[in-house]
Amino acid sequence: MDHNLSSLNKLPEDFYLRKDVVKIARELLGKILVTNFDNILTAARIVETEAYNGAVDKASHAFGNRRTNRTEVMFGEGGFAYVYLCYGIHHLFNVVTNVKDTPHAVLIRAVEPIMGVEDMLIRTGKKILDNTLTRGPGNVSKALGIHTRHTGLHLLDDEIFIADDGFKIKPSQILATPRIGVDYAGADALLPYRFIVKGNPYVSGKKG
DNA sequence: CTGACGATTCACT
DNA sequence: GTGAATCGTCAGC
Repeated sequence: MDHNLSSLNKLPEDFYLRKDVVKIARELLGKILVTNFDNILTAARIVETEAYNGAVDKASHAFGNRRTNRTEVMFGEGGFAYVYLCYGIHHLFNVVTNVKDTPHAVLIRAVEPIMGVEDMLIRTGKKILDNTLTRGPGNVSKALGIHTRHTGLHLLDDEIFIADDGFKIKPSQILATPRIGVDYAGADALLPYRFIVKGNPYVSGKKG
């Protein structure tokens, strides 16, 4: 498969402005997440996502329309990056969706490296490519060089964007499961808002 | 200003 | 399976 830059078509703004965040999370499987910081280009195919359904979702940082400096970007228009620090160590990358004042987001939990593997190895301090390089949301950000300072970047700019190279995941290869690490969310923790590519070795946690 | 804690990961046992 | 790492964020004083 051809992986040069010219084959990468950014997802249009319309993609992010739609109202169904669960559907968007499913559709992001198979798309390519690209980062281009300091002339280092890395790209990877998305294989695991989670939808966070804003004000009515107890697992969301924006539950009850809670606005803080951190969550403010989620209250803006879809198509921006929401990056936040977890456990003091891990930078988690999310895509903001829906229109202004509806704080939806999709967490990217796992990707499969396509371009810039050497740079990902340097960033993560790993010696060889294996499934752990970009498995789990903390590792995704580490390998792609994403930091909390990148929160608020627009996904149609050239530093972080998501592209479609025409690759299609068959519906039969997609599995919906409950989300990871949100037990505190009560009944909302059981919602099938996590999407994975069946059998992909980069998928984190339970494979279904 | 202070203290508690988290959409996790890794190195252990 | 368990615990430590580690710091920005937020509520409360």
